[in-house]
Amino acid sequence: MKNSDNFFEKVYDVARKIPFGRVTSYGAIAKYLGAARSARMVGWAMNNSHNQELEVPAHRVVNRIGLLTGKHHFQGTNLMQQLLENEGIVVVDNQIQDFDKVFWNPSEELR
DNA sequence: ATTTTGACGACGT
DNA sequence: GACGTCGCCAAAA
Repeated sequence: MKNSDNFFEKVYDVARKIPFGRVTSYGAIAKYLGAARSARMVGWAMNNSHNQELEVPAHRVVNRIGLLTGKHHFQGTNLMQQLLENEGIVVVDNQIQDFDKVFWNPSEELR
C-alpha cells in the first residue's frame, strides 16, 4: 500500500460517509477534496474502489444530474438502482427522482 | 513515449 | 434547454 493514494483514499473515505438514503455527485466529492474540476478522477477512483479492502458504497455516487451513469459497472443490470431504491431513493430510468432532496453535499454537511 | 479513453462538469453556442 | 467543446488527470492500449 502506498500513501500516494491519498487522493483516492479521500474519495473512498468521503464515499463511505454518505448517509443512508442519500446520494452525492462525483463533482461534489472532487470539489470537497479540492480537485474541483477533476470529477473524472473520482469516477476513476470508484472504478478502482473494488481494489480497496473496505467496501465503498459507490451506488450512492452518481453524476451531477442524478443519473446512474455507472450502473454498468455494477453486477447485474439494475443492481445499483435496486440498492438505491432499497434506501428509499426513487429511481426511474436510471434517473434519481427528487435528486435535490436526497443530494448530500460533503462540503456543507460533512465539513 | 504518444494517443485514446473515461463512473464528470462547466461553459459556450 | 439541447447539443457541442474544452478542461482535468490518470490508466490502458
